[in-house]
Amino acid sequence: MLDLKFIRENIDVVRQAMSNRNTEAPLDAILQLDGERRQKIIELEDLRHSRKEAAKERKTDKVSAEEGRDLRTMIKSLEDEVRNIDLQLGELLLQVPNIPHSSVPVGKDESGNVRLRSWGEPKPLGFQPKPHWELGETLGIIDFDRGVKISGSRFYVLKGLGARLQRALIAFMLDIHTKEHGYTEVYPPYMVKKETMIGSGNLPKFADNLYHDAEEDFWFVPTAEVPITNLHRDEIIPGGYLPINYVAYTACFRREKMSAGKDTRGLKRGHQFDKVEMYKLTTAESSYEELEKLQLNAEDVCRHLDLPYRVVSLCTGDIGFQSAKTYDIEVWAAGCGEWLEVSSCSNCEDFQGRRANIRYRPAPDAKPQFVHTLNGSGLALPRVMIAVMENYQQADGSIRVPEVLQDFVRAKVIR
RNA sequence: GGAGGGGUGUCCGAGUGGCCUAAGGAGACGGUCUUGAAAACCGUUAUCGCGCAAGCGAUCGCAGGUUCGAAUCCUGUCCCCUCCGCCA
Repeated sequence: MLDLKFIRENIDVVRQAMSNRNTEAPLDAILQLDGERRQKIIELEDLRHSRKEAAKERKTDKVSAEEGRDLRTMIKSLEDEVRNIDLQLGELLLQVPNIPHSSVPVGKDESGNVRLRSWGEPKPLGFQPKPHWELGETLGIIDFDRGVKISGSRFYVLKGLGARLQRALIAFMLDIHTKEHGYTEVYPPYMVKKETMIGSGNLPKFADNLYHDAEEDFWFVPTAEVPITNLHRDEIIPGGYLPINYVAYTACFRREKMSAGKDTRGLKRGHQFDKVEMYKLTTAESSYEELEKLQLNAEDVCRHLDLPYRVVSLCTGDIGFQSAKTYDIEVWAAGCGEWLEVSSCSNCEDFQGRRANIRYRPAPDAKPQFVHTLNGSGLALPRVMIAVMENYQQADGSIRVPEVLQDFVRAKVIR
């Protein structure tokens, strides 16, 4: 959420940002409601002041109860109006995306994204590589049919060394981020209250993509970013505690309504998938420095797994709603011949912090400021599974286990 | 699931309709005293909105309601605690 005051005072900047994002936002309606709101608040406070005075004088009988009652009626109707405006304003404000950072390339869609660097080379395997769904079924480590039997399309079952390989990847990622990159491991709930989804900005706008238990009003997290953002909701973090670095492994649940019929084959896009997520709360001054670190932390996982990848800076038309700047990591998957997005590292600046009301005190007596928040996958499991299986496959259909995982998997080859 | 108790400021804690402008204590910070420290004493110690400011207003878990007036009464809701039951 943007600062209403910022919109009011920098309307041209905001308009330009929306145009760069190739999107529209109800800015005129916001400005108008904002004006009305401030007018009414002044009136309202005036009336409340009168009520206070009247209540005091009531004891000495200088004011009749009827006068008080009139005041009350007026205050109530004004309060209703202001509440009504607040509600509308809040809803409109939620439709305004973050302002892209000045370093973000301007472009209207993904074709405007800019490749920054790449690491490793897609190596020819010397035989016709198979896609992971073939490898997985032949090796008996992925069971698509039974996944569909028990849960329907976009579900699968990992078995034997397939399940173990995923668990090894999770453990490996958590270890590297906690031991080498300085993150604190968090195990959050996978189901959260409505307020939590609102705090992270997923509700009300993105309800379409979420699973919901209507009876208990629990919402299933689409990413660990949701519970972690809310960890410090409504808190003021004392000076000196930032940056805070969290890493969490969770399952993620997404309805994928927007991608109906797309990527239905294999592990690429399921309703339930695992992810290791990194998250940072920082000061305003250091968030871009931290974004670079976060990005390198994600890349480090790919390097350890020896997966060729490229880094893309998303353009203004392609960055997410809450993000001011985003880097994607795409790894090469030899079997399906695709670059797969395995990580997305974003700086949301104070957009989420304002929404979730997370502040910090820059100095002991200073005014609280909104924290800057950053999130990045480190990494998304199914797509790493795809890349590992397809890039490490051998001519006979077996799969070598990446060196860093061999101890955990307790095998050098899956056959 | 049943029965009961409770949410007050950084923390503890008083407060059952009007000087609550929220007592008192702790901690923290500043000052006095001291060679220095401790003790003692004095002071400061929330957040938000509107405003250049003075100031005005809001907030006692949250949301409604009653009243001339609500931390205080009523309703709903969230959370916490105790006991019983059930349970991986």
